[in-house]
Amino acid sequence: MSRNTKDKRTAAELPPELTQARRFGKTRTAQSRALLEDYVELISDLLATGGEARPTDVARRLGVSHATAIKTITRLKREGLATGLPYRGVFLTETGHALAERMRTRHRLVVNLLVALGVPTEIAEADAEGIEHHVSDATLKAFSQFLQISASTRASRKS
Amino acid sequence: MSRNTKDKRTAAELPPELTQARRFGKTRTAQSRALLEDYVELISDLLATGGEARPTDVARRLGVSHATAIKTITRLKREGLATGLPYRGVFLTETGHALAERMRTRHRLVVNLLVALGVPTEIAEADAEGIEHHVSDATLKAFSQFLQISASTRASRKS
DNA sequence: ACCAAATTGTAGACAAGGCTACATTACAAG
DNA sequence: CTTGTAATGTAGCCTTGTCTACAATTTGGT
Ligand SMILES: [Mn+2]
Ligand SMILES: [Mn+2]
Ligand SMILES: [Mn+2]
Ligand SMILES: [Mn+2]
Repeated sequence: MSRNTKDKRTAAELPPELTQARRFGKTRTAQSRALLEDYVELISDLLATGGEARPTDVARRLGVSHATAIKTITRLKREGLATGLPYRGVFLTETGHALAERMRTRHRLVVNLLVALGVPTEIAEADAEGIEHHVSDATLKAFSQFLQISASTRASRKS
Repeated sequence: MSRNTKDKRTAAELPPELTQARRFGKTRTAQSRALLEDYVELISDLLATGGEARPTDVARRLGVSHATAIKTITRLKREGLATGLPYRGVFLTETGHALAERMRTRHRLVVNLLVALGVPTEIAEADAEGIEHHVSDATLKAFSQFLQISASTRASRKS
């Protein structure tokens, strides 16, 4: 029990199969969070624009049945991301709101990057809806730096 | 029945909620294909390097139990992507092989793009494992063009 | 105040993807 | 050729995410 109590070794020295397994595991986790993230972002959107988020609207925007939406919203509540009383619409908790903000930023950054690389807006928007859930903070930062640089390059070329 | 038999109208003129619903739907589809894509790519890998793809190896590389791997492999067979007899390892059909090649290309391109944007390799590799399944052909092309351009830019700067 | 329509909720089914525990088969060492 | 071990397969359970069908509630128009 003396060595490796925590095992903080990073990829390089580990068996390659373990590294790969870890990557796949991360992807599975991201997968399972993705749906919640989309719901929260969407609810936040509805709340911001219309002042309320009704399950029906959520369902229509997501393209699922209202029963499905309600069930997932129940899960949101169970996981402490949303609140709301029966027949009274959905609201976000502090955590939910924070997550929504994070997702909104991600979403926009991913779309902007794709567009900057020449992807048509509509396609960028569609791809981003999936990609956003798999972009780590490090990658997100890289995106944002690239966007800044390419913006300033464009600016300086104008002179 | 005269109008809109096929409804080929593209996003612009459609109700925005429908557009959004369509995007989410695409993402859901991609999600459900993602696992098969990873399996097929991995099997192809094992086949290429070791000559055989045993369920146990697949399981270990993916970080799931062998029972899970076997079940998913059954699904691969059911969907015409893989073959193989009991106790005899897994092989890929023509379609399976083609999909594996497509995924390998995607995977590499996504990793290369991320690295080109300054993401550390290990993180790029991890993120790509999720992103690759949500990158449309149009976006993929944009990635590859960006990589070409940035490569040639680097080359010409050397002169 | 009433009623019809919209919204919300509930029930029950199904497939996918994960797990553990147990059963079977193959293989290699002796 | 026996036998122990590794690999493979099977069974049964759980959760998530989807649906349809039906029930209950709320709400807006008269
Ligand atoms: Mn999304
Ligand atoms: Mn989004
Ligand atoms: Mn992958
Ligand atoms: Mn991959």
